[in-house]
Amino acid sequence: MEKIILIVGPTGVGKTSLSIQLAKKFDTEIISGDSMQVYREMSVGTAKVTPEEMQGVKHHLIDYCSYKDDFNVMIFQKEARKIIHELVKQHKIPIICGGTGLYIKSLYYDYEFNDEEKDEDFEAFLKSRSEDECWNMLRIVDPASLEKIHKNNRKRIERALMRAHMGNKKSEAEERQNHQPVFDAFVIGLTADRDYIYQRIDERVDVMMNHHLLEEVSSLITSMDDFKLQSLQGIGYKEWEAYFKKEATVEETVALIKKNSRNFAKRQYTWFNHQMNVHWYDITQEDFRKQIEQDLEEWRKEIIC
RNA sequence: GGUUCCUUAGCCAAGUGGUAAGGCAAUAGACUGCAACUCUGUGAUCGCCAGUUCGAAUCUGGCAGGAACCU
Repeated sequence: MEKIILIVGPTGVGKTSLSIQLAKKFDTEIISGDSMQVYREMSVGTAKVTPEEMQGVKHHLIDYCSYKDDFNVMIFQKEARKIIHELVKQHKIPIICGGTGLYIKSLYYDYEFNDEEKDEDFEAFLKSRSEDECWNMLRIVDPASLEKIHKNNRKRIERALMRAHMGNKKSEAEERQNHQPVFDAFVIGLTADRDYIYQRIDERVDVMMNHHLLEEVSSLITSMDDFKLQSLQGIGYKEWEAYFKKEATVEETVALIKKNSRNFAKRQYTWFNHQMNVHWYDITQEDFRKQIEQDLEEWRKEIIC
């Protein structure tokens, strides 16, 4: 199996900085596992690495497309795996660093995506149906998928119906998978006390404001319809809609961004703690970086043997 | 000093006699093509004391804290 290093953890723990340190030490490159940093026009609110911070280390899947483009897990998985294979050929151990749980897992585990053509008619049809109608349809078409989707989760129910409609039922596809990793990965998780993380998140939002977050958002919005873009559903962006409608002040918006970021961090913990085997390191420990390097060295030796 | 009003979970807040809506926050969790998305679970005996009543957050009295007005 190909060897990769995964760096995960909640927003604002310092994944970026660690990834660059490790990339330099092991002479390799970094693949971003982040669903928002792919948009080239969005840098401040996504806390994207700056060219100076990169220190010459090559980064992939950052500034990949425009915020007006569609991006999704399938594209991510395909692109990221392609880059991994190339790096491994050069005898490098790719570092994947990011906080988007689904993206990381889809790359690490044997998730399979098929090429799909958008069926807008069927999409519109689903939108026109009531929640009960959708749920009942799915109960007939792919009842097994209901085990993992709650009745109120309209979005997931619509997707499952779409898959069934395209002849690629969710439950059957997952039945065919082994639910095992397809890479030999060392998963590094960065963590700290919840209070400390929350404090760092609040501070980071203040820094974003000083780095002209509001100006960045303004530059992206040409009409209020732009707030419907998937890219602008990101935290740090969607909250400004109320501000532009004059329904909220800057202070209220900033407070909301902080709150949403904290809630997001909590969800990231839930994901990484339960979806994959993570080696957690506390960033408030003096020598955590050294410890990680040591553990990685040992892990590398195991590989050679 | 006097008059009136207020006091329900961390916050906002319904509920005027039959054993406490809801929202936010917090917290736990789910997640296979929008995932920084979407969704799910979890909390109080109603400021304190006494009384009326079969039964009080809801009525009466006292105390405490707060608000407004008057002198």
